Amino acid sequence: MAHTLKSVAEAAGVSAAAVSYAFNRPDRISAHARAHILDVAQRLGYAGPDPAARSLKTRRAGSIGVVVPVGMSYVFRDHYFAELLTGVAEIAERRGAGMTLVPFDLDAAERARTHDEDGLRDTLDAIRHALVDGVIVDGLAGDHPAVRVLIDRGLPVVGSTADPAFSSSVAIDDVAGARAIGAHLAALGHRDVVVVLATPGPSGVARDVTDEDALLPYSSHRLAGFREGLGPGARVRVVTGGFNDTGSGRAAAALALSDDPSFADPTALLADSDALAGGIVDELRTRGIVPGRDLSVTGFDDGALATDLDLTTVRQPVRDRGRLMARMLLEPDVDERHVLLPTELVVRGSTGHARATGGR
Amino acid sequence: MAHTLKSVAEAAGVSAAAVSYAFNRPDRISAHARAHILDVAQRLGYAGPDPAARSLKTRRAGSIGVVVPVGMSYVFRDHYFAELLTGVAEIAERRGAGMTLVPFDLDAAERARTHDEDGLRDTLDAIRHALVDGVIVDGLAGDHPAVRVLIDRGLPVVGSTADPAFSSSVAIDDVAGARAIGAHLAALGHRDVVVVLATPGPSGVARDVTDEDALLPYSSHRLAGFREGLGPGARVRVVTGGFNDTGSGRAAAALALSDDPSFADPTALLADSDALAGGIVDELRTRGIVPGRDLSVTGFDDGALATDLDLTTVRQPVRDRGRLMARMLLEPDVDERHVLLPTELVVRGSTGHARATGGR
DNA sequence: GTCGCCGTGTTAATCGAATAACACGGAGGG
DNA sequence: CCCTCCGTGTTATTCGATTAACACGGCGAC
Repeated sequence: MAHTLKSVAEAAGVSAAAVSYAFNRPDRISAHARAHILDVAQRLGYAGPDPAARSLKTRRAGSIGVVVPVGMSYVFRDHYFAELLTGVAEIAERRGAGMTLVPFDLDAAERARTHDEDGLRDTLDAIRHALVDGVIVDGLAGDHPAVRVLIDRGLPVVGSTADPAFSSSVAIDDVAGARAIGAHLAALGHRDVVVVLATPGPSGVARDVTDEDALLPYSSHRLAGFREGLGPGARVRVVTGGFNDTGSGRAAAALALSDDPSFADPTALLADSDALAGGIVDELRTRGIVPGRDLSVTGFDDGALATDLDLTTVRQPVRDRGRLMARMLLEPDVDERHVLLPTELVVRGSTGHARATGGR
Repeated sequence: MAHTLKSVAEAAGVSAAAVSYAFNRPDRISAHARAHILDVAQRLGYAGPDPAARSLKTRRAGSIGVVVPVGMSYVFRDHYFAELLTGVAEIAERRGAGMTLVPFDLDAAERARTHDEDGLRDTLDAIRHALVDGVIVDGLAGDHPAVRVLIDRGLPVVGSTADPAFSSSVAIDDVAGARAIGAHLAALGHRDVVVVLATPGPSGVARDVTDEDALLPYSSHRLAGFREGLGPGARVRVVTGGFNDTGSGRAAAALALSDDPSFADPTALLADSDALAGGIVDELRTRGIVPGRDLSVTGFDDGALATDLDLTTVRQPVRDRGRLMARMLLEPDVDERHVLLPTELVVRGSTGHARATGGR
C-alpha cells in the first residue's frame, strides 16, 4: 500500500535516484525514462516523495509560520489580523509557499511563565515542532520565550518591533498615530478622556485596568501615544474591552458612561481600533448621545467601518506590513532589515469641541 | 552553531536516546538527568529535536492542511471562509494542532488540466509537498486531481460533499436552502429572476454566464436549488460577480438592471451570499429602488450583514461545518463519516410580492 | 540469601528521501 | 583513430531524530 521511492524504483526497473530526479529535476533525466517512471508511479498510486523525508534532507518546509498572541481562531474575526494575514498570503501564494498558523496561547504562557517551568514548555511545544522555514511574529517582544525558541531553532524571525533580537522587523509607528489623535483632541479642548483597549483572551468583558504591563505591546504603545498627545494636564482613564469587536466596544462604553465615579464625565472616548469605536458609537446612539457633538469618539485602523461611521481615526498600512514581513522571509532581495511604516491621522466627524458635560 | 541530538548528548555525557527522552518523555527518564540535559541544551542554544527529522520518524506533522479553491489571501476577506476557518481553528487549537493553508490556484489548474500535463503537476506541487497530517478540502470535487494527490499520499481528506472519494465529509444542504428561497419567491409571484453568483479568481467583474460548468460546486448546487424552488415556468438568468463581496454585488446589480435586453425587468435578484446581496441593496438604494417593495433581494449565509440589511436569506451553519471537519481529522471518536448539515430559510423584509415592473 | 521486578540508561535499527561523485556509452573534433 | 566531453543512470553517503529491545543495579518479598 504505502510505496516509497525505492519500491517505485524497483517496480520501474531503475534506481531510486532516477525516481527522485523524475519528480524533482526533469532536466537531470531523459524525457523517456521520466515518462515511464511517472507512469509506473501513477499506476502504483505513488503521489511523490514523502514530504517529511524530503523536508529533512532539503532543510526546507515550503511554508512560513505565523505566531500571534491572540489564538488562531481569532485572526479570522479581527480586522487587523485578517488584513495582516491577507498581505502575508499575497506574497506567500506568489512564491508558492504555504502559511502555517502556529497555535500559541499567550495567556497560558503568561500564567506558566514564572510558576511552572514545565507548563511553559508545554505551551511552546507547537512552536518547537512547527514545520516552517521562517516565522512572522506579531505582537510579541523579542525577549519572549516563544521568540527565543524560534531563534534557537535557527529560523529567520520577522517581528513587529525593531528589537534586534528579530532577524528583521516591520514596525508601525502607532505611537505617532496615537499621539496625533491625542494632540487633535487636546486642540479641541479635551482634558478628560477614557481610553478603550482590546485585550483578547479569556480576560473577558470591559473592566477597569489595573496592570498596564499585561497589555499587548501595541496597546501600551498607543496608550503612551495618547498620553503624549493629550499633554501632561489631561486626565486619562483606561478600560479594557475583551475581544477587539463591536460587542466589547459597547460594553466598554457602557462602563465608561456608568455611574461609576471613576469614570464620571469624560469628554472623549479613544478606542484601540475601529471595531471597538464602532461598538462605542452604537452604545452612544442608543442613549441618544451624538458622537462628535456631545462626545468625541476615535478609532484606529481606518477600515471600512471608519468610513461608514464617519470616524476620526488613524490610518495604518496593515496589509503592507504583512506583505513586507512575508517578503523579508521569502524574497531575500529585500535589504532593509528594520522598517518603520508611517501612520496618518484621518479627521472625520466623530470628534468635535469638548463640552463641559459629556454624555449621560 | 547547529546542534543536534547527538552533539547535545555528547556535551551532556549521555546517550542520544536520553536527550530525546528528556525532551519528549519526562516519565522515561529520571528527573535529575532530565534537568541536567535540559540545562546543557539551553546553554548550547539547542531548542529541541529537529522538527523535520522528528516528523519523518514519528509520521506526524502536528498541523492540518486546508485547501480552498479561491487563493489563500482571499479567505480572510470572505465571510464564508473566515467563518469556516474559525471553526477549524477552534478545534485545532484545543488539540494543539497547527493549521496550514496550502497554496492552490484553481484557475491555473483548470487552464493546465488538459493542455499541459507538466503545468498541472506544477500547480499541485504545494499539495504534494505539504507537511500535514490530514487535509480539509472545501469546494473541490472528489475526483479533482488535487484531491487525488492527497488521497494517494495516504492522507485523510475531509471534503465538502458526500463523495465517497473523501475519507469523510461535511456537506451543507444548500440545494434545499436554495430551493426554499426559490419556493418562497415563487409563492410571492416571482417568475422572472436574476441569480448572482460569485466566481473568485481573475475572472473579474460581473458578466453574463455562458459556461455553468465553470462554477464552484456550491454555486452550481444553489443555482439548481433556485431553479427547483421557482418551478419550471420561471425565467432564470445568471450573472457572475467576481469576488464574493459587496463591490461585486453592486456591479452585478448594475448589469442586471442595465438596458441590456437579456436582463430586462427581473422582479427578484437572488445572490449567492449576503455579501453580494449587500452590494445589490446598495446599488438599488442609489437608484431609489426599495428592496422588498419594488424588487426582491435574497442573500445566503445569514451573517451579521443579513440582520443589518433586513435580508431574506438562508442560514447555514458554516462554523459548525468547520468544527466538524476539523474534528473528523483530529478527534477519531467522531464516528459519522458523511454528514449533511441542514439549512434554514430566514424570511425578512427584503422580499415581497412581485410587481409587474421591477426596477429601472 | 536468592529471585525477580522496577526504574533508568544505552544500543542499534529505522523512517524516506536528495544529491555529490562516479561510471559509461556515444558523438564530435582533431 | 583516439581523446574528450556531454548526457544520463547508479552508488553511497547523509539528513536528525524515535523507540523497541536490552542491560544492569538495587530493592522488596519470600
